[in-house]
Amino acid sequence: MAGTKDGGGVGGATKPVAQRLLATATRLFAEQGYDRTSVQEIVDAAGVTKGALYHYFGSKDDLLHEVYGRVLRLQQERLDHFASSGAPVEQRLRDAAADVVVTTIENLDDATIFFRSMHLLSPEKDKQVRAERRRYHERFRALVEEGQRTGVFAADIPADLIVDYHFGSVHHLGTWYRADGPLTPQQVADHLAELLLRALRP
Amino acid sequence: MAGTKDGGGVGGATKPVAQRLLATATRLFAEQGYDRTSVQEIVDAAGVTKGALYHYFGSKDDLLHEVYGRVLRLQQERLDHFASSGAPVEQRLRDAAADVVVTTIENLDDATIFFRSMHLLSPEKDKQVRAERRRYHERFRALVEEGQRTGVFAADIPADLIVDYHFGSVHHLGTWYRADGPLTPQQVADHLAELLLRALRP
Amino acid sequence: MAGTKDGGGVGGATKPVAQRLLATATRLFAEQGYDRTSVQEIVDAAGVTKGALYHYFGSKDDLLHEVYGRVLRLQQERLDHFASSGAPVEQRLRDAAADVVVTTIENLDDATIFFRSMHLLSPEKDKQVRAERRRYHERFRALVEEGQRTGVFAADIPADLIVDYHFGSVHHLGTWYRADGPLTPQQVADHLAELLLRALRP
Amino acid sequence: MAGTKDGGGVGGATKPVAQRLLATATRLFAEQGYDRTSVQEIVDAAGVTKGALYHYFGSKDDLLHEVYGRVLRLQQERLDHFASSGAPVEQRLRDAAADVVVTTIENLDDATIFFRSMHLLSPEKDKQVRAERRRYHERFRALVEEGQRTGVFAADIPADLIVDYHFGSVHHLGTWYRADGPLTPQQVADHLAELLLRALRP
DNA sequence: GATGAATGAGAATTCATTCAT
DNA sequence: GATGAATGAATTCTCATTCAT
Repeated sequence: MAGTKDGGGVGGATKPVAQRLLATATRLFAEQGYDRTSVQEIVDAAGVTKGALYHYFGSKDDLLHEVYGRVLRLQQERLDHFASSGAPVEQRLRDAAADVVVTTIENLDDATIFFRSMHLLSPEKDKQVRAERRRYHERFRALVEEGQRTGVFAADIPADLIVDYHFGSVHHLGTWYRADGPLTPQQVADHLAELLLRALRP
Repeated sequence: MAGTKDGGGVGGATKPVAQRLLATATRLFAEQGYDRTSVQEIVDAAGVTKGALYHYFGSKDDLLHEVYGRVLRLQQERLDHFASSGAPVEQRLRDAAADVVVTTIENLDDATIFFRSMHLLSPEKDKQVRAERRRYHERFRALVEEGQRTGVFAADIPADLIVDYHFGSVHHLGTWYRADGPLTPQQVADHLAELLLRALRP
Repeated sequence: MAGTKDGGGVGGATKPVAQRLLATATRLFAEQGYDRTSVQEIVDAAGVTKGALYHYFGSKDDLLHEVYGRVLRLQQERLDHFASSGAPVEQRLRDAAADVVVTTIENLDDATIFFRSMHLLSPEKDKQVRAERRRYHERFRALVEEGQRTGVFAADIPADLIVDYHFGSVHHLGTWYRADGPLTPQQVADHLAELLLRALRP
Repeated sequence: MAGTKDGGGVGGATKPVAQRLLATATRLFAEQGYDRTSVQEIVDAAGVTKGALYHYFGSKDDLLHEVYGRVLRLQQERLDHFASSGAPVEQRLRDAAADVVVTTIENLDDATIFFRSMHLLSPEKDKQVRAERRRYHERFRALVEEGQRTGVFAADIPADLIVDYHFGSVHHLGTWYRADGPLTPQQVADHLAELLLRALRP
């Protein structure tokens, strides 16, 4: 009764109302924080009524969960794509590392919410999100380990730590990146990937 | 009338009540998030009444601000210390970079709150905190720039970005570091400082 | 978001709940004073919950503002009516002066609140109410001035003062008038209008 | 235990602290209203601590009661003085009517509180204040009745009503009189007394 | 599908007063 | 005399959610 009802899976043919609600909620959550954003604000900003929101989403928490789902699906897809190209491991890691930066900047609201509000999910949903994040982390770590095993990367630092090292910088983007700043998303991505690769030079 | 009243400046001889309240609030904010922690919970856990809390702190927001003040004062002091030692710049940067990691882990509650809740400060206090963070950032950046100018560090990546790169990993510690994990704070610090220094090798 | 939401404009087809709340609040404000009347008391007496009150009124202050709006609209309408009749100016002034007395007595709760609680309105609403009162005052003064210009009234006392003189006695009604006293509202009105007219005899 | 302890009778040799507290409270009550003025504000503005206030006054209500006592004593004294002069009754009424206007303007804070806050007194003190007001009213009415009996004043309007008529205008002074306006207190007083006397012409 | 009035539990904050020192 | 820390009850207001229409 309180679970996601429809909410609009990424590629679904759902009513634009659900998508508008989710987009509005995402913006407001990023701007004000989840707890500071009332359901009334969301529906007012989306131009619908509360009944409509509760028609599409089982609860406010569901909206947050949708944001997580969207981010996780997107990043996992992209990581899978880059990690399974036939390129040398340095290239695959560089591509994946840079891509997550670009994608994060391009969805900075999602990312801001992602890193700031995970502790606000209901325990059940939190568990689910953690599991998906772990899967993502492990795929990324596998790339690092492959390079370490094959001698392409320095092997004296735990691969887990290296993954968190890079994701720290991704996590942090929402804190400092501004679209009107001096660097394009791609430039930031190239720099950060370069720093990662240099840090891994044997 | 509504500002911080006393709250316990660092070295004061203030009553234990204010300190107990702040310690309790810090723990609860880190565990549950600021907005999810009620004033009632704080005073119950601290064993006092709401009146006592409001005797010492002008508002719930003040408690949060105190946490920020404590973190900022501590980190700035430590950075100033390491940055002004007479050692070569590589050493100074390594020391400062490792120290902030250790200090962050040792005050992980503070740090968790710091990175997660800055957007919840009142605009006025947010402004003040941002100003202090900027000062910290600039001092750290000066170290990087010094090394770049003197040819000790690679100069093809903006110093600002490098600072954010490192602080991303610090920021991220609260997300993954566990006291019962395989690495001591010092080991994490050494690894992260090593990664930074390697990334900066010319 | 915090302004008056509906509250029951004069001639609307609004739900009885809002009207019941306003009537209850008016009574309690007159009996106990605005600050001494809690929102809880109002909703208990009206048989609804706080949520309902805040559904219709943005704040407790809004309720007070509604009382002011109601009084001002009523008195302005009546003054406009009497002042623009074709009668001689003595008659018009006498009619208007007597009518405001009768109307005030018939809405003595409103009037009590009006004169006692204006300083409790929020600055913004206070400003608005003052503007409307000034308009009312000026219309009344115009009657006095017309009589003074045409020699019907004594002209050696400022018209403004005369208006305040009469409204002082209206203002004061709440302090002494009792429905079970010896005089009917109309008798009081006739006496007070007579006193005013006598005072104005040239 | 909660009664007035000392508070400073008018001409006493009490500590200046009590007088400063009362003066400060009077100003704040007039500016903000009794209920909106906190004990903390009063002591802050008076430069003392709460302990001091509760040393001199049994309660916040006592402060209000003191204001009433001061006003009532003063006005009763002055009325007694003017009413018992040997002058003709028209002169005695005119003098008394003008004097209460001047005295009220000169103590406008007291008067503002007087008329606005009587309903906030504790029942016991309210009763006492009402008794003193009645005494005052009756003395004033006696003047009017004397004139009516002796044919100096019109007798077709109840004397009680005439007293309330005049006191309405006094009551109202706090609403409109401004020290920087065009009329001096004495001018206002002369005008209002003149209006009263004219209204009473047979 | 959609509305919006109404709920009820809980939020932060205020404040007159007391009392150990 | 005077302090100011502490109390505890009350205050205004918020909000996710439900449900009759």
